[in-house]
Amino acid sequence: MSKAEHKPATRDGAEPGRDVQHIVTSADVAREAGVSRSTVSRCLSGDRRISDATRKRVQETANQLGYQINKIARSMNTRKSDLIGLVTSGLSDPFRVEFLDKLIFAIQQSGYRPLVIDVSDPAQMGTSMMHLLQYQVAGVVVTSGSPPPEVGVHFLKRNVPVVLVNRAGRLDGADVINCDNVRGGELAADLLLGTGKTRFGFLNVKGGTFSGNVRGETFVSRLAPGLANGDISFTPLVCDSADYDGGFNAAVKFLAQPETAPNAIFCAKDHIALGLLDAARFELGLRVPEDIAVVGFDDIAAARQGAYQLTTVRQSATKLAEMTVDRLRQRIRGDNLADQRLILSVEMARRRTV
Amino acid sequence: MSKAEHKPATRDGAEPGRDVQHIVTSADVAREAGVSRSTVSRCLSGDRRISDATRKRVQETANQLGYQINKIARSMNTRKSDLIGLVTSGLSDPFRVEFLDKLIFAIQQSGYRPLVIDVSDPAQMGTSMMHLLQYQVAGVVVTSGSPPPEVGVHFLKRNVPVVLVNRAGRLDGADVINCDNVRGGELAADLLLGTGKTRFGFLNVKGGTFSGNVRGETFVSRLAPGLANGDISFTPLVCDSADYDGGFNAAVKFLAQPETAPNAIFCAKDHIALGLLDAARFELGLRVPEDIAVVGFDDIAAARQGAYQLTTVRQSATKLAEMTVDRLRQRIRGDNLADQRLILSVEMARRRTV
DNA sequence: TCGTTGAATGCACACGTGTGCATTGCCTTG
DNA sequence: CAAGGCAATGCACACGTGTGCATTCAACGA
Repeated sequence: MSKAEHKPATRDGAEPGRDVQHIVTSADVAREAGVSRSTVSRCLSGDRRISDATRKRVQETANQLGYQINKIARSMNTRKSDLIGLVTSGLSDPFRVEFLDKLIFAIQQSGYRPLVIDVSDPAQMGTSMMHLLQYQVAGVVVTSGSPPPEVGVHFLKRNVPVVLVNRAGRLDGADVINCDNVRGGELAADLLLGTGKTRFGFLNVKGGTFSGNVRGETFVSRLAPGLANGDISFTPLVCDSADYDGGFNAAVKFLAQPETAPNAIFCAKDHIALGLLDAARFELGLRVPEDIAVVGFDDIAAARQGAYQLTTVRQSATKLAEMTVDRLRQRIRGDNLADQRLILSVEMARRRTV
Repeated sequence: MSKAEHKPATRDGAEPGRDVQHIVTSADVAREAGVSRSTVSRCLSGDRRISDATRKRVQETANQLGYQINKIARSMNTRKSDLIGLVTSGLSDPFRVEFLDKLIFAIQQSGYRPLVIDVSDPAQMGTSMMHLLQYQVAGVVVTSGSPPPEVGVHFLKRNVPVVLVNRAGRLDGADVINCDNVRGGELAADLLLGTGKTRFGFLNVKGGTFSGNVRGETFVSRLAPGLANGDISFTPLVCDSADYDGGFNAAVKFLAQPETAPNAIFCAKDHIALGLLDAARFELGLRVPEDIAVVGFDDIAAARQGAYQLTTVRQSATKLAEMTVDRLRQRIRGDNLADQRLILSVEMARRRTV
């Protein structure tokens, strides 16, 4: 029926029906400015061959008519949109939110727009990513989950770059950006070893995540000498969910007998550490760091708050976002880049829980 | 040059070049299934007029070829995309993040996709919203800032519904959804009046926000009887930013002399209240709620955490998101709706800070 | 004066899809 | 048996833009 409305509207170059609402197109601008539609297109895309006089006139006409380019139509022609797909899974993880915040900002600064895909069911990851191709996205950032390796082929074929951030990198042709989990595990171990505490633990979500596992393994291997001596002990600790509640509930259990429970604990991420801290302090009445020392990972905003003052391994969400967008832009530009893996350095943020 | 590549490629109905990467279109499916392109289109859109046999054959062929519909091309034709614009301003405000989380989920459940527009500079709000029209969005949700009223006209003209959430509603033709700020202010006042404390305060960001102002004004008017008696006093309190640091820094100042400072404080939002609590406890050594009672607004996740246990007015981010998407779908469907304002009820979440 | 050159602009096609209308073929009914 | 109706499908146009190529026109040198 929209067709029916527009049938009576005259064709290219004639007067549009004033009665029905009409969306201003480049053809309207062209007619008003007395040039061809091609010229309008070239003016707005900054083509050098257009004379200054014409350019100015077209620009003014466009502004006057309130012309807004139809990016859908542009994408139709160029077969590329200025959308960048963001694959995420909810906004409950604080560090991911901080990262997405900076990422969205950086994407927009670069003239692109973020198109969010929320993947709650890991099994749907593949099909969800394929959906992004329907929008002719210019690139994709995966901030959660692990895409099935075979989808990479389709993005390669379509020449759409994919960047995995803090993920296990198993995607054909995709770039992988990680923070230095190895160094982070070492820093945590070294700091906790210096406390004189002897019962070590690493708290991670059941089953583990890629990043968490690396952090934990490095942590343990750094403890190896002390373990060999028998000076210290180590206990792997597990929680049901990788968030505050997970850390809280797990801590209530494994800290039940404080005299034998681990008292130097490294958490796979800050969010878990916050739960652990609250459980230790308010549920079990333990003092931090006297009774128990805690180190987190990420340095989320809450870690800096007075109630927590969490000592943690910092990775910069801002830098991570900038690296991501830089890499994406290079790939879109078609740069030939040898390396496919980038590492973001980390540092220890010392506060009051050690 | 992409054109040059495709020039030699044969036209509709012929064999596509196998050498160069080729994106599967509905024409490919049509040829392979031995039907016309129209039939393919109708099959995939579930047109009843297609026979079951043909439908099945086309479906299978499409799957086999890995056909993905080109939504850009579809939007080009229908003049509507399945994108819904989300106008926000960063992801630093916890409640807005919780709301966006639920909103993104609900949008996706309804078959739409969220396109995020981050507006850091309020002056750019208008132009940023106009940019959304370039993508033929099906609807818009404003979760931050106040769009200039005149942009509403363009969305009305294009028949694109706009929903303002917890905003001052001054946009032509837009729906407005608010939580019950009035009731919230009353609940806070009543609860604090019951504590026996006498020095009341309302802490809000400098200049105020729409929601915050309503909450504060209702709060004060509820205190009126006591104020008239001289039984109690009231002090308006101001912070520089509407976040944790703002609350913290402000509290350090106005709580400097605890014996005369307000001791029954209502905060415009939880995030500010958290800063206030940490300042009171760790900077000034005050006990909560013995020395000072605090009520927040929103009931963000952190308010429930052991370290805070903040008593606060709860608004449900989930319900807010559902109301938003429901309203959006109704407008897109073209329902005639009398009311343009919706109110979400609130309730008091009692914890340990009162 | 005429051919040449280069700048500026117009023409026409392509991108992939949805859909009104025409067409085909089969079945029902008088 | 003929006519009409209905189900199923194809034809062709439209959506708004970018861009290769052709065209126009003025300037300039021989």
